[in-house]
Amino acid sequence: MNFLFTQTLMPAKPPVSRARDSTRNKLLKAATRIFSRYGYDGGSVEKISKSAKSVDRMIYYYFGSKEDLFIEVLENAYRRMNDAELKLKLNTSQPVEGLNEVIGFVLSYYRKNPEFITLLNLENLQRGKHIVKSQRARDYSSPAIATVSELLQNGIAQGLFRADVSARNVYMLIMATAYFYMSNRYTLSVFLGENLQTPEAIAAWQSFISTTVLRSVLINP
Amino acid sequence: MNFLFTQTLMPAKPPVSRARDSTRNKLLKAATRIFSRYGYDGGSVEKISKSAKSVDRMIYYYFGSKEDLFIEVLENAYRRMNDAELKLKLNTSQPVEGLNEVIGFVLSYYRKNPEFITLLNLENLQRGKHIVKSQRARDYSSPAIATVSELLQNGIAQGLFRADVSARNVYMLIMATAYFYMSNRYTLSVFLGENLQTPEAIAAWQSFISTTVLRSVLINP
DNA sequence: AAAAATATGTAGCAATCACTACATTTATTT
DNA sequence: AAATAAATGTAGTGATTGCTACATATTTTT
Repeated sequence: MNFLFTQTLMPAKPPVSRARDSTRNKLLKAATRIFSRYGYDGGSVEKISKSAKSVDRMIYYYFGSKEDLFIEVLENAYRRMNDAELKLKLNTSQPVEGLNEVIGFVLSYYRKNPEFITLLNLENLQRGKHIVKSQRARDYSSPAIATVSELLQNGIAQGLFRADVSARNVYMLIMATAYFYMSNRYTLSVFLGENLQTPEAIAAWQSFISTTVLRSVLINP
Repeated sequence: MNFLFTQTLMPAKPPVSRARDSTRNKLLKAATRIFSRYGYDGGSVEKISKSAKSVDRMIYYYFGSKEDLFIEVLENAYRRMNDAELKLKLNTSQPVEGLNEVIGFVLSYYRKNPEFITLLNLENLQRGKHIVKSQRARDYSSPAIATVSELLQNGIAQGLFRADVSARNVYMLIMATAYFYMSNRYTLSVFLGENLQTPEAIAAWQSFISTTVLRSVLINP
């Protein structure tokens, strides 16, 4: 085989461990899908392997056990959220606009990655059984809190924001309002008697979050 | 056996249909406990019947199927929350204190009834499969929203509150902040690197919610 | 007290579960 | 090209699942 040709022109012909990554990744994605749809016990190994167009055997080959696969699904979800927060680079010199961008980011992340919410709920159902043993999860520090902190400091420096507001609390407020809205979308819509998932309803909720957060930090709201 | 002794001194010997209610209720309570701890698929019929000190057979005798039992557990949880909200009678002429009492009520209800949160999460995991078919659930209208509405109106009449704040949004804000804090207590504590379930931490969060809600409604916070 | 209705107990069914022994194919190294 | 290693396929295992047939006990009505 021609070395140069292989390296420069051919995109395919997965060198070395590409096959491994491919099957493994297919299984991991399928497991994320199935667990977040059916729960841990409801998400059978067979459902996962079929959804990945593979066979049960491969789950044990690559992950060892169903529980180890679940743990990897969780860690993967944490890491992706952490990465997304890290990529959230915004102009912190405009604190009001910045806070609105953070709100938009969190709400849209939850909306585009509903499996993240479901997986967190599953782990909390199991009383944090896996996360307490995970060193890596402990290292994910919600980088967005640092961003909010910068925004608050700049807001204070500009004489706009109160000096006594905690960045952690503000970020938790944003997470809570966005998370609750998405996580409970089915039951909430029935209890309130209206569809909360229309683009208009979501926009209205985002606007309310924005107003609430700003009134909690602005000196003159 | 001595009739008089039995009737006057012994507390037990449930007469008539007390037995039915007793076994049925024992199973319903056990099912609530087990489902909220292990999820729907993880909560096996055997786990439930053993936890109720009964046998599998009785679940089918009283409820027909595992799914019908689960539905009854859900409806029961909705009804209890609704009843608790209905009992929330407070002096609406003091709107600031009133809002704080609503916040205290919601937070303490979630803290004392963690299975309510878990069951809602399970139903949302199943995409509201059961609640959409439940006529009774549709009738539970979150009576607390009416209470918040009264508080807001009185606050406006007293010149304290803004006139353009939605009671539904304020109540959702309270639910969201309380729900998120309790539902995600295991994962949050790890990510934030601190125990959020100490009485101090809970009190601090309640205080933050209070500040946030008041700043969102007060004209001069 | 007999009859009827209600409630409980026992044993087991077929289906599904997570998982594995073993063989075979495909890719990489020598 | 042979040897070695990595990856996949097949066919099962014993255990657990939701559920039921059938018998027995208890309570209520007649």
